[in-house]
Amino acid sequence: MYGIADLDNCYCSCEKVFRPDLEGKPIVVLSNNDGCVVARSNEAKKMGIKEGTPYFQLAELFPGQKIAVFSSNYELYGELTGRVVSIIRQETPAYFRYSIDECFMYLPNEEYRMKNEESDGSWDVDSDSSEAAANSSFFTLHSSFLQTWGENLHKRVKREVGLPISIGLAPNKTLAKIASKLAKKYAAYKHCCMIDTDYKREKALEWCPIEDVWGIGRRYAAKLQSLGCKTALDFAKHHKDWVRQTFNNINIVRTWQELNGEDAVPNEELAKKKSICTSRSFNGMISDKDTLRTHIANYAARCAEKLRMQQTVATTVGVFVNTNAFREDLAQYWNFQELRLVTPTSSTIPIVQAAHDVLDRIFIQGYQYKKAGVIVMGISPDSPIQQDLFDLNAEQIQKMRRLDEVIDRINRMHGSETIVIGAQQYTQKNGKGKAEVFANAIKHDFRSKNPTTRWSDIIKLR
DNA sequence: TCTGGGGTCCTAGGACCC
DNA sequence: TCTGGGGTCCTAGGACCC
Repeated sequence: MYGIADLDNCYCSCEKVFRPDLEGKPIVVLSNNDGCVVARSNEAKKMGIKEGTPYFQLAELFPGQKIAVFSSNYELYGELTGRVVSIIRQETPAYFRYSIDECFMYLPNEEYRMKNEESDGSWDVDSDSSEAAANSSFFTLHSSFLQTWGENLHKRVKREVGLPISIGLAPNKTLAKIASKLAKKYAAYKHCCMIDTDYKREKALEWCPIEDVWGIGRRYAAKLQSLGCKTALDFAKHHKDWVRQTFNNINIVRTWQELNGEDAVPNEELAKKKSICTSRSFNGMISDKDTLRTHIANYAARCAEKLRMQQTVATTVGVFVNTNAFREDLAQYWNFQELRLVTPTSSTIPIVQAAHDVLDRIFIQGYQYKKAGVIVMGISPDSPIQQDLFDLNAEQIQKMRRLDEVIDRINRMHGSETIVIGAQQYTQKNGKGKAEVFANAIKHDFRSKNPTTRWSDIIKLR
């Protein structure tokens, strides 16, 4: 049996933890640069605010309506969701954090009884259930026990962290996702919905619109609808060969298999990232190369930090730059190039240097740049011996590693970019100090405080 | 004035090799 | 008319996820 725990309206719920006065009110959270709406509370959804709405249109579209607006505050969301994961770790034998707001759980050996029950829809209790519950190990779990377990997990997370989660339980991940949607939608499930019989599976699929199935995106949904599949059940009823021939794609065949009860989508919990990207759109535009170099250095440094966090090294560093595609009146340019490193590394200094070399190749004076980013690729596990005889000697490598460790530790404690690589991560040439360069880069006018991670933001009670 | 930031995987087709 | 066959690697493009 698989489970998924999904945070309801994650970013909005995090903002509410320290703002209980906003309970029951419409809330939206904006993307970086306060660009567009990326998260909505239930009340904001009911008002008709769509995901992706540009912030500047909100006032026009919803005149005179009170909406609480927040800039995204990933420091806060990361910390609070981390607390949820640490509870899940205590409650399940195995789990896999799938995204900031979703966590898959493995509940081994729960047998999926494909009972072809008739329409009584009994969310059944078998005769041996109390015994199984008494044994109480996850290896003898029974579904009635699992239902209670899920409801209790919701309660515990709500009580200890203050965030609402919905739980879906099913024989595979695709069905678990559908179950969690049901749990979210209908209060009668008490935040935990389980699909453990064929009857319940069909009922759930009949309820689920095809475009809401995990793995069916906009394109596939449009195609399926045009072929007469309105619900997940319509699709599941087709023959496997039809799916193969219509789409010629293994992923959608796997989705079809899962809708029919098989466990077909591979688990990837052990996978480390194969590429890592750090990119940003700017607040305004940048035409000056020194300023762009500053940002590229920061993104490269951030990529190096992410590599070290997962104990990997990269062989290739890529950089892209973009002008603003929305400004049809301005000259457009975009380019991406990459550079292979002599020695795979996760050290900040060589990665920043490589990124700057690439920038030198692709930067053209005269354009107004809106977005830029650094991607590191060719990622492999970090092992003690990575040296190339023609590159750096062992002593230099050791020194750089110690330097990286110190930088990571300080930036973790005091916020990233506390320590940066001087002349490269920011520059004096343009007359701007570090703080100014960063402050101008990204807009976040409605950022909440960080009472869980910063002493200066701690809440005072009077 | 103002439009996010990450990721993964699959397939087709071309280059190249023997 | 007609041009070997098989394998690997790489890239571009197109899907998908949150």
